[in-house]
Amino acid sequence: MHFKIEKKLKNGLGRAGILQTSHGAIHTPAFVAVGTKATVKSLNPEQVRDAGTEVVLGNTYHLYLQPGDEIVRDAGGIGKFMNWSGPTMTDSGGFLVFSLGAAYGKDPERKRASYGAGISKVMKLVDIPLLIPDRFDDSDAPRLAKICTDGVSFKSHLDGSIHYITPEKSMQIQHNLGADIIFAFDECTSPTEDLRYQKEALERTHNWAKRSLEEHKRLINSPLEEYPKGEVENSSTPSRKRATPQEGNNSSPALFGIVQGGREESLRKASANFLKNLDFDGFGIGGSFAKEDMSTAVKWVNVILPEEKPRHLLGIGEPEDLFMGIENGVDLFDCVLPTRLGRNGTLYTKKGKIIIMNTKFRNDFGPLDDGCECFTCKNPAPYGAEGSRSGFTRAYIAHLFHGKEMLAGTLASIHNLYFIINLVKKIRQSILEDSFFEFKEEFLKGYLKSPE
RNA sequence: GCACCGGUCGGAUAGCGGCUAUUCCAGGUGACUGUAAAUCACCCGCCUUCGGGCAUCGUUGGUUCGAGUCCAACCCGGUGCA
Repeated sequence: MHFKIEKKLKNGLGRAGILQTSHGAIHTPAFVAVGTKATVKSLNPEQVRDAGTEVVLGNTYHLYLQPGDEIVRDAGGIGKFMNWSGPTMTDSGGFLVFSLGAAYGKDPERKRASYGAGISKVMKLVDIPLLIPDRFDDSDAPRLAKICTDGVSFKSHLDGSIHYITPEKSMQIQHNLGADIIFAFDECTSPTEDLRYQKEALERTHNWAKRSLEEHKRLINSPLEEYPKGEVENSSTPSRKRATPQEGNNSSPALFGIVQGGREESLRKASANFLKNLDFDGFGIGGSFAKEDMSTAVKWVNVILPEEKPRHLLGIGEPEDLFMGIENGVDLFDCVLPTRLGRNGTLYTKKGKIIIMNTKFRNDFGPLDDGCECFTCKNPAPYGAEGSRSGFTRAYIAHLFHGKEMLAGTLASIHNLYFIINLVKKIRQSILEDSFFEFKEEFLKGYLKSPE
């Protein structure tokens, strides 16, 4: 992996660059499509590519459970397995510590558990002061992840089996999955945790970062490690090959360390200072934020992190967050929102998000977003009917959602993914053209007022 | 005409004398940020100061402390026999 900065923002930490991987270039800042289980939900690779995607992110824990990282390895790595020829990344599984641990059953809307407060990746600031003074005692709350010094034990949501993931294990799995960029195993904490806990967790994350790095180097230097017990190669499986990350090339994956530290300035800065001295190829910025905390946290960290290495803001992706992150020196973003919102019927437009199932769209024969160039909004007539490049209408998409048709989620995901990826591309272009701040102001002016 | 069965929210249902009439669908409004999510929450008779208040099980009477539930008559629908 090689990262080159092409242009820097004059008043800010932002930059445009190129991240070269053995599966192609990523033009940064870039939005990474999330494909947790080696698929960008509801889209085939061609649709993912046509939406402008350059890189796809899979999830270590999910793929480890199903179909198993060794199957992915034997398939030739995640890219080959899912028939995606471009660059790939895998998350370490650290986020699952959060979503299956502290946040388990505490979604304010989902109310899976009868107690607890709403915790999500991006929280409402108003909730936090309520939570921190007396952190609710939920030590006996049901959760699928339990954290120890050495690693995290997960209870599989698929079959209830228990799995113990350590930094070493995460690295082994990720090397088997064979993505171009992989992440150190970390603990994503909830902003509702108190300072004492954040400190503890950060120490763990730092310790795990070092161990991830060591194991990563060991795996690079000893790629011919024997199979684990019970996996002895025999004559019935003669063609079974040992992992080389992404068949057809011998390059090792790049490893990114992850900065944590919650909303605490001292911890965030300590984390960046600790990690910058380690031999990582790039950095992730993790954690669950209050929206208002995000820009300060990103700024604190990116001032410290080495300029020449790429930074990935994990799991963030609303338009206003993208502007904020890029302005403050973030090169990569990934987020489930474009596809999840799409599948759930919320669509991005230049004037804000719309809920396509609302009554008013049932007879709205305009495009999802005026002037949008995505397949959904501007698909050519399939049989070449002269002059008919009409695109799908809001009324039609609304109809598909009301009718629970599979195509609904696909067309909506294509549009949303295109919208976000294209937005980041336009932001990148604005950096190259010295018009970032003008573009940001113009876009947000239109976007943040409520849509018609 | 006689006999039997049935009438519960827009549709379909549960209800076998006792707390707030159940559930599913349809409809409405939201939520979603390194995906336990093609998911979830709330509303869906009327009023409301969002605490709740008032109605309501085809209609009208009756029995009962208490009726969607039991009884009678009537109205509607279905089936059978004339």
